Amino acid sequence: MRIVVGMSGGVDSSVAALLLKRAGHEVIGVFMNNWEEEDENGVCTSERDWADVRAVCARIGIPYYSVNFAKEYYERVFTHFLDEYRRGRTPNPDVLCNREIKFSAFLRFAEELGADKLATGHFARIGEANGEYALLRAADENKDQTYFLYQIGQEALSMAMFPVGGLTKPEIRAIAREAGLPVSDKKDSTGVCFIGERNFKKFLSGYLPAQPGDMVTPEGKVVGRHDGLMYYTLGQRRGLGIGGSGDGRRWFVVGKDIANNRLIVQQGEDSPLLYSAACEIEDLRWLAGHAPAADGEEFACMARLRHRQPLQAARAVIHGDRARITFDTPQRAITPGQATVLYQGELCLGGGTVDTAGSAGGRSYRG
RNA sequence: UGGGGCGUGGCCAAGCGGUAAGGCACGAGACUUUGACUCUCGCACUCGCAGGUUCGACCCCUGCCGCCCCAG
Repeated sequence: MRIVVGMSGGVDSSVAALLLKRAGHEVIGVFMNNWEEEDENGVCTSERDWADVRAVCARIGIPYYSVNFAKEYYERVFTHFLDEYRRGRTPNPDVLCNREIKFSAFLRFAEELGADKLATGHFARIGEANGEYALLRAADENKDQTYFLYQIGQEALSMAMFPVGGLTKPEIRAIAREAGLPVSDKKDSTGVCFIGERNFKKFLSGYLPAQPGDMVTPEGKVVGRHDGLMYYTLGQRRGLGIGGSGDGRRWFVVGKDIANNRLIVQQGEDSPLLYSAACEIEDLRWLAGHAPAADGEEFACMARLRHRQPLQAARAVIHGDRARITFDTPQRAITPGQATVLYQGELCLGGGTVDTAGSAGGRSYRG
């Protein structure tokens, strides 16, 4: 089989390519450069990564290419990312990036190269359920990345391969080391995919105008000033700069009053306003291509509201293009704009974007 | 300008003769393909200022400065 491997310059995708090559496939390594900008220190990480991809491919003995989807990334991912921040929400660009770039634009590029499959170094597995392709959680529960992949759909699943999804991180590093790959001990990358680790406030300020305003308690008492609502997210503690006031406990963001440009803050990690046992999600996406249950029919599942969060027992009811998720245990800082991903056993069903936390039509943090 | 109290790092706050607790904030790491949370370190050669007593003072004495309260 001819297989295109999306290579980031990291250990996971490098080992993915290695394993496919060993299995006798015709492997082509392709590096994507989707963000042409240095970080605040003038460092261009992608140069370093591209160099690593070349070194790894040379070591494995496969051809390699570099493609640039910066335009697509900006138009299909980054624009939406900024729009969400303008709305006072907290988007997850990597979820969109997988759907729009890696498993869309990049997938088409692979097909143009005559690829039968597109492989990546994601921690996830592909299986089958009811005659359809299914996305399954990774063998390494600690590294599972299905949270970022829940929007990709059947077509992508039919073409995708995740060669390292059945391995643990230590196993992957061991394989890389034995094979003499130059990236065997390279640190895992973090930060927004393709953009990298940034001083978030500084980074955002370069794209969105800041509108300072008051920080107020739920009772309306002004306790400080904020630099712009988009710089804060629900449940956030650091960066408020109002320590020492009040009863001395830590302050957390518990809401955003968009209409009045006020950030609502409260003291204490146990603030009831930070917890909610339910949420409404929108923009539903199901990996099977169709909903897991009929409209209005409640079903049990497990869910997570953020990457690496332990799965939470929940019940879901779909109604049209939205769904209501109720958790057995109240969840901390359910944040509009973030993804809620549902599971049943090893199977990742899909999910949606949090619109509001709490009861429908009741208190929300949209403002 | 009679009486009483107070002044410790950005904020709050222990210490009350033996060589500056703690919390919040902040900074740096760790964790992490979002944003966060969390964790671990770090953070006053100095205690409003100036003198004095003492082997030794943030803690005792004197003066000054600045707040607060009660009286008038």
